[in-house]
Amino acid sequence: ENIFDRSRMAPKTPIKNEPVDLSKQKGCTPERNPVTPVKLIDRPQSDPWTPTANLKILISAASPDMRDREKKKELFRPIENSEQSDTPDSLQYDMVDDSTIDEFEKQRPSRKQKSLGLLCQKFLARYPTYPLSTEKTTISLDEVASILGVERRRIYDIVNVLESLHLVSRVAKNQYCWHGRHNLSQTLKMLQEAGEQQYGELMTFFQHKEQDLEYKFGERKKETIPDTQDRPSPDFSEPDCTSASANSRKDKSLRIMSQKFVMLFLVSKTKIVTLDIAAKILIEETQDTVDHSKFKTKVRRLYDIANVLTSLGLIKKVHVTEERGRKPAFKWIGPVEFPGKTDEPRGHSPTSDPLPQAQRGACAPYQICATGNQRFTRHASFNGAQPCEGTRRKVSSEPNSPRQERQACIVNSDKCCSKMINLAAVCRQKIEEDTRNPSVTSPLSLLPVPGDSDFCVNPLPQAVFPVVQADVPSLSVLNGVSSQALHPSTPAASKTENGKPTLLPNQPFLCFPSSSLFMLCGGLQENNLRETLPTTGEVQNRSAEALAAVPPAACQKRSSHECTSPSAPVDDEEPAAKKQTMEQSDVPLSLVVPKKTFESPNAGFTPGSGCTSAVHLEAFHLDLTSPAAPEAADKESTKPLDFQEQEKWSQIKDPDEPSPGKEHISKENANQPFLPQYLYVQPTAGLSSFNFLFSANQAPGAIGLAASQLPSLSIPCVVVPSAALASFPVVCSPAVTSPLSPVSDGSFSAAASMNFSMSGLASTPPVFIGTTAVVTPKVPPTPSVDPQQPAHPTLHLSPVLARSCGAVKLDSPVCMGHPVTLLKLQQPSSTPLTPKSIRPARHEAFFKTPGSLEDPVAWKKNEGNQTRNASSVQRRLEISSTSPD
DNA sequence: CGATCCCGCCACATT
DNA sequence: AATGTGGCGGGATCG
Repeated sequence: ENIFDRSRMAPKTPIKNEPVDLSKQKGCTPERNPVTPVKLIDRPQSDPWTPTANLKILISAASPDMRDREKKKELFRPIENSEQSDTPDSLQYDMVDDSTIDEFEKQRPSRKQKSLGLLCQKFLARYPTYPLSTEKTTISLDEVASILGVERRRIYDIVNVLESLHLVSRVAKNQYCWHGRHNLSQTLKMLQEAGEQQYGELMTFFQHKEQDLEYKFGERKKETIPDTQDRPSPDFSEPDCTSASANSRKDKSLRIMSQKFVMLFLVSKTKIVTLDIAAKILIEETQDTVDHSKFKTKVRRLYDIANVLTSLGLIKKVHVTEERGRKPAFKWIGPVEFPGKTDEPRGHSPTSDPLPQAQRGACAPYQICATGNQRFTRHASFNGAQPCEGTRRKVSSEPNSPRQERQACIVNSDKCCSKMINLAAVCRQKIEEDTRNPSVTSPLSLLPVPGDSDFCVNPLPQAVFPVVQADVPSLSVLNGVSSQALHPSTPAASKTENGKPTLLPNQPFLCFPSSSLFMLCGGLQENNLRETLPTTGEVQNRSAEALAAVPPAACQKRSSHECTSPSAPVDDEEPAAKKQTMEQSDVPLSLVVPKKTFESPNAGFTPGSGCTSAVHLEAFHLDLTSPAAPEAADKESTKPLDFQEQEKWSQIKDPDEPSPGKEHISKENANQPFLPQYLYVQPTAGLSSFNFLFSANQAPGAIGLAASQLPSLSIPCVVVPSAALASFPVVCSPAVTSPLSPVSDGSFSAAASMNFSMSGLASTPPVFIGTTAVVTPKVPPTPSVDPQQPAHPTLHLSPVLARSCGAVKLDSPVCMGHPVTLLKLQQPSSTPLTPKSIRPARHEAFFKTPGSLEDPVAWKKNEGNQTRNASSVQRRLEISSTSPD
């Protein structure tokens, strides 16, 4: 060991340490009296007493590390000093002796030398990376602390992180067992799996990887998610987890945070996670207001964790440049592939799922991570067998201590709610930020159209999402069929007469409060649609299904029993959603992947487990409903959904409101020629972030934006992402010149312009949800749509869509209704919505980068520079602008 | 000046 | 009550 230590130690810079001591003396004791702090003394002394004390002493003498120790107050002791003198590094000593303060100070160890990362390296150096199975290495915290010359507190920081990765396990008070990295791979694998469930979607969003998105979306999620944070704590309400009672400190524990942090990396395609995003995601509790202080604290903790992980060689610090500037981030440099390879990108079949069902059900899948298990060896913890057990302390003591319970609870809660919460929180934050800081542009935030302002985002807190309206065509796409005017009036949608959809001239965007749900009906003409798209009832249906986005709330509901979320109430109200959700629950962000959407609906549902992973899917589900299908409604009705939004609906709907039935329209309905007209926006709940809008058929008159002149704005589908989703942009209809006056309800403001920039994440290309099945086309260049342009001749389709579609070939039947299609527009033109931009700016504005909320002007300026910061998005924009739209 | 993050108070848990 | 843990955030340093 000595050797070992030495080697490790050697690297350190001993010199500085010494000085430190001196300095301290100086500062502390003018007189130099060796004041021996009580505590301090103890330790040092203790060392000697320990069996290995002598050894340690020797080592210390030899190695610089010891010096470090000395730094501590403890060090002051004369003895140590003597030791130091012994050490080769004497140079400084001399200096010290001389007593030049200055020198001392200079020498005084810099902060870096005392860094947690360095300390961790020293710590790790003491133990074999891959200990022989036979040998059991126990770690005494006190001993290590004294040896390394740090307070025990610091050791806890290190050990907690190591424990989260199962490199060590707590055996008893003050005693840990060193396992080394033998199990690291498995642990990481587990974390990856858990991470996929918990954060897959999120990360996807954040990272903007399109592929990822699809990929991830494709995965099914098992459960629904509860929701959200809206209500702050209700989440714990679940009986199962009596969490409420207990989650106390542990929830926040560094251990759990560490696991989650690692999960983010493992789930991330880029393997790069920025601190701020990680912090936001990890701040589960917070919902709406992620207060700054909390965020700061979280970041601090992440630094602590990151330092340890860095020492382990698992991550390294990097910087990512985003629109807003350079942000600190960490890149995973550890193993990525794990033998067992659990993660499948796409369809995770339930069976494949690593976690045993049992666990899920009971404790939830995430437990692992969650938590408390760390004390056990990783195996144990991960195995379903004992999912919840073991809290650390408990090990020795009773199994049922409250703590354990807590953890379990926590875990569940995590599963259930965390995702949603996180997303929501993140989104909200972003939004808030954006809103607050004009300068900052948040991708998500939308700008309200002048007229619309009401509806629009104004309220920061709520995330408002801009909605893009699709042109009629787009609608058609979605709907696939012409719609009859089922519900003619969808507030938002404007409809045109059957004949032609008129574009709304100005419609800009629609902004919805994140929380609300909306349905829009657009009147699309069948003709148009059909023309445009091949219509197939089936297609539609499919699409509808696919689309069926289940609002988070809905999801929650299902699982609600488990995870009760505030949003829960939703069930009642909307049958449709529910139903769909039920059916399609699987579909994750449905948008993306068609594949499974339908199939395994249930998977998520298991009541018990419901909460777990479902989140993503549900969150994103979109429902299509066609007004026409009452039947469906009925069915749906059986399952009432309550939406908070209902209210909104009512408001919104009023004009024409599609009856719920319409909304509900399910696939079946889809068959009908009509398209659902509604938009579903879901908001709130945990996910608050995602909102979807679909337009279904709309009766021409129904929605008409009468007020606005926008004739037909149908909104095909709109997806509104919540913050999380921010990345997805939505579709847009052609630009409308005139801003719409708010639509009747106001729920929509019907802004004319369609674009909106959803891109939450800058990089991510906007997604379109289109009718097409999965289309992820990248349309190259579509010129962005001009929001402002007066009517686009293109009326029906928003340019974007059209193009995109075209590119994609939306035409194909697939496009029509099918499953949800998300189109990611890469270059799309989604325009950012800043209000201003909308108006004036034409091309320029087009897509704003997320950050671009700033005022348009700034934006423009940027354009010039685009290259500079230019997030990809911006660039795209430019390109698009050039394009002939 | 923002990014880092050391340091140690002090609340809570365990013994 | 003593001791072990570890959340937390002030504020020092670094870059």
